[in-house]
Formats: sequence, structure tokens, C-alpha cells
Amino acid sequence: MPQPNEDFVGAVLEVVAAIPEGRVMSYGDVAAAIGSRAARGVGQVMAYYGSEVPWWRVVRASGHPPQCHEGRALEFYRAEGTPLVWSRDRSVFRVDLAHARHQPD
DNA sequence: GTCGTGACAGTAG
DNA sequence: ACTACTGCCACGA
Repeated sequence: MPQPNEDFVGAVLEVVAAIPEGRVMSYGDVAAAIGSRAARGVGQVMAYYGSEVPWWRVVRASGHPPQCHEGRALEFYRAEGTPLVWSRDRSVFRVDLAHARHQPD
């Protein structure tokens, strides 16, 4: 049920923009949501157009935020109350996908 | 049409 | 926890 009328870029931005606060989606989930498997393609779009979408709501399958903006994303997560799980020494964190994963229908 | 690149995913060790 | 490898897909040159 993909949308061949929408460009890959437009579809990605639409899905990411539809993620509510306190929720996140993995790159693979976003790709699947638009009927594609281009998890990497999603990253490419985010890298270029991410400035205009809540990019921090898109994380990797492991629950880690973008490799280049983890510190930046943490501020957004704190502000939105996104469920996070910290390591024992609180040095690193990851998103609790079990609770924060947003599933588009 | 081919190649290199990438804010990825999954498996193996 | 880590690195290394392969598979996948979109995009620009």
C-alpha cells in the first residue's frame, strides 16, 4: 500500500512529521511505512531535509539517535518526555522502543 | 547504466 | 559491549 504518487522524499517527510511527541520510529519503520525498505534512503533524506522535520523522533533500530546529533536529540527527548533508558553509569542512553515506538496503523 | 556514498538493518564472531 | 561483513534502497555525478 505504498503511495507511488508521492516522491520518496515527500513520503518520508510526511511520515516523520506525523510522529507525535514522546514517540519515535526507526528508520526501517519509516521506510516500511512508505512501502519501501530504504532505511538508508530515509537517512539520506533526513540528512538533507531533516532540518524541517522532527528528526529526533527518528532513531535507529537499536534505539540510538542519529550518529551525529545524539547530544542534540537528548534535549528534545527530555523536553517531550520520551521514554529513555540509561546505561548503569548514565554515560549513554537509548530510546525505550518498547514504549516509544510509534506504529502507523 | 554504473559507481560511490550514506543521520540504516541484521547476522556472525 | 564491540567490530566486521553483507544486504537493501535512493540519489547525485
